[in-house]
Amino acid sequence: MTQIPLARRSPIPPESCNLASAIEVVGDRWTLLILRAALYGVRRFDDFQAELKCPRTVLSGRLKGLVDAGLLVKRPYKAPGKRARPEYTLSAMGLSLRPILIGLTQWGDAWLGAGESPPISFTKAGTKVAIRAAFVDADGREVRPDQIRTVIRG
Amino acid sequence: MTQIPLARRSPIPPESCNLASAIEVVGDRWTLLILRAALYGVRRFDDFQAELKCPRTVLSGRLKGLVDAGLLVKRPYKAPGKRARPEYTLSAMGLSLRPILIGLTQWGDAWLGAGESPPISFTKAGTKVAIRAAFVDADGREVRPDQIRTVIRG
DNA sequence: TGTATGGGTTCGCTTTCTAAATCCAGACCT
DNA sequence: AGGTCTGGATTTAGAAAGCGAACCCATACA
Repeated sequence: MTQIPLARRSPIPPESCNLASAIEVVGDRWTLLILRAALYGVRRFDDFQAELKCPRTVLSGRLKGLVDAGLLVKRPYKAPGKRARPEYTLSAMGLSLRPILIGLTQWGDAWLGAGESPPISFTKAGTKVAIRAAFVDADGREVRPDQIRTVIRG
Repeated sequence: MTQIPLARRSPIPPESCNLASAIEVVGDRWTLLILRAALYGVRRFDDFQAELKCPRTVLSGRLKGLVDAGLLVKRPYKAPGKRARPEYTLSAMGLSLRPILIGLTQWGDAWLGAGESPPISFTKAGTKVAIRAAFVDADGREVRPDQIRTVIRG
């Protein structure tokens, strides 16, 4: 466990950092829980509400925000014999958050999981081999955490 | 871009999901910004405050929460000629969030970056090869997103 | 005509956030 | 000893967001 050297400030101020921008977009409890549900296939207002048990005002606000940010797409769906209603599906932008949420799931399994075996795990298609979040180089080979170097002004 | 099949509910309810637990711990704007700064080496109350420009009440509350949750360790440091003061450093638990925050940084670079080259990039030590967050199997070989399978109940 | 259903909005109340001021302990100076 | 500086907070009061419950609205169906 390498100690991080002391710094008075981050190398990039939060205002001009894309991590900080990303946090503005998804760094919110309800927003993250909505994305979690969406990644599992939930699409409809009442299903989100039943799952999250959050106030409907909050839900409609967050859904609107996620649509505005481009993570969700709102479009009508029509079940036969029912009137058309909106559904919210993940855009490519939203789908590309999946590795991050899987990484966070595994972090939770490791540190918050009370020693039990995780209720959800992830494997490579066609195998039973568990996978994990890590860093890779251009060739797709793992780079260990202590090998990571930060480069400013890329 | 594979469509996610419609679901009325997540396979695991949020109450018993470690992702939801993780979101409870770190799913907050200020908390994430504190962790970002901590990963860059910021340790002291006033340095966090100068960087985040958040109310000191919020900062002290969040730091306390992160210490309670085990992500930060509070211990005294002493600069010569100064009184001892607390500093907040990342525990192993906190450090292990680094891949996730780097992943989120790169997500922000890709989707929020306004087309500019990212201000921060990451390389493998001793090389100029850029690295990225990804999934690997047990042997450290990359698994592409479309190869990921979800397995319920451990 | 009425009832059910999904997708919201409106309404009050409570909690949390925010900014500014204040507090506090120890080091240093004279 | 008294005064000042400095880092690490807490207090206070107003603004914003969260919350639960109730209500609204359009359309299918009986």
